[in-house]
Amino acid sequence: MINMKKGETKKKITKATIELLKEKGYKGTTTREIAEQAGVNELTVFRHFGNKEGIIQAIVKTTSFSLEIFDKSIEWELEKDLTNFGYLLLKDFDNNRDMISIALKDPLIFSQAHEEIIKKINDTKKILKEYFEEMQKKGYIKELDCCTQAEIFLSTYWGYFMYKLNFGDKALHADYQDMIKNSINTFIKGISLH
Amino acid sequence: MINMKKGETKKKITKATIELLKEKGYKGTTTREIAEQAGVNELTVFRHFGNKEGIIQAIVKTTSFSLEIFDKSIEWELEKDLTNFGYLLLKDFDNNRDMISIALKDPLIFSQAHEEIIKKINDTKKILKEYFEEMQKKGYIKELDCCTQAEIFLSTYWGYFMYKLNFGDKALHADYQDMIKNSINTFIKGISLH
DNA sequence: CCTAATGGAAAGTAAATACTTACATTCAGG
DNA sequence: CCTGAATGTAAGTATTTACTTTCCATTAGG
Repeated sequence: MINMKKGETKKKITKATIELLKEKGYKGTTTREIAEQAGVNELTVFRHFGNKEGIIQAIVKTTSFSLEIFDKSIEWELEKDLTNFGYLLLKDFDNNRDMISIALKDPLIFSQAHEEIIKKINDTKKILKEYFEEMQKKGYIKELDCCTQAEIFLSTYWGYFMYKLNFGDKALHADYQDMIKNSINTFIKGISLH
Repeated sequence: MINMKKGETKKKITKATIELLKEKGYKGTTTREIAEQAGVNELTVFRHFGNKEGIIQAIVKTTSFSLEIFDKSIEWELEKDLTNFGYLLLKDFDNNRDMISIALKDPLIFSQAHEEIIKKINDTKKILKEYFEEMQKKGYIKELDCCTQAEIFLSTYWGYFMYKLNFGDKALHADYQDMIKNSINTFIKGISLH
């Protein structure tokens, strides 16, 4: 465990920190625990990051809240598009699951990440809303409140994700494929014209 | 602030504690802050509850996770029933919003409450699933996976609630009435036979 | 083989924090 | 007016925890 490759120690520490933050939050996680979990001396933690706050700043910095590209794969077919969107959405939530879990536990300490999550939600909502509006213009779906409809769609996926995030498999049993298939199926029939 | 009515001080302390727990979590909340927020001497806190853990035990004890009664108001009309169910669900989430927020922040410390939430979700899911099954037998709705459908319904409401809980009005703009009306509307058309 | 970079061991410091003790104060009710 | 229950003031203790300091060990690479 000595003289390891550059950056490896740092990565071990941030990884250990993330796991502990998810479990116990910022105040509940001690630097000693972090060092233990990382298999590293506590001093090494301070050598790399200066102080406890330095670790979280490093974590936040390397976290990208990238939005998966939905716009470019639109085919203007309700089922295909929404299924695709559902997949991208869940994948996206899942890519950011650590940061989401941490930021929701400590919104004051991770205020920046907290804000970014909100921004991301709104961006996603806008995309979906505009998609619905366009589909309405094209005459593929009913007259309805596109904004609210977008929020309902997002809520369903956010709810599913949050259930899984907080309760694992103890609350919901449907896997994400079942969930997407069934929800899209119901949703489409609810909003499309025939 | 001296010689106040019986139980009033205790209530002030638990109330202050709840507010702080929602913001900062268990470890992030100090007994001094609790006393300050309650407008009470720190010693008074210990006199009433023995120790910090005593406060949270008192809080958990007085928290009831009562399930609103849905069964008894069933009319076997999809729109009426689901609308009613949606209202009860959101009301129920809202009644327990403090405990939900706290338990999700500190699942280890509030493990009992955490378990109760999971149990409650499963109870609610079962009720909804059985309702769908019965409606299927009666020939009012399509052949579909009732369990998954129940989970989707719950996810939508849980997601809406979690958005509001964590982000206030910064994420979603639909009020709960719009949300219920629109989601039920879409949902019904998705699952009912015509 | 030497050196610089990296990490470890052990001991310690200063602040925060949960909790205690001893004593004074207020005020409602008899 | 007196008593007792409830609260306040002040000072202190023991533990935890973030962070430091000093010295030592290992090894990759020139």
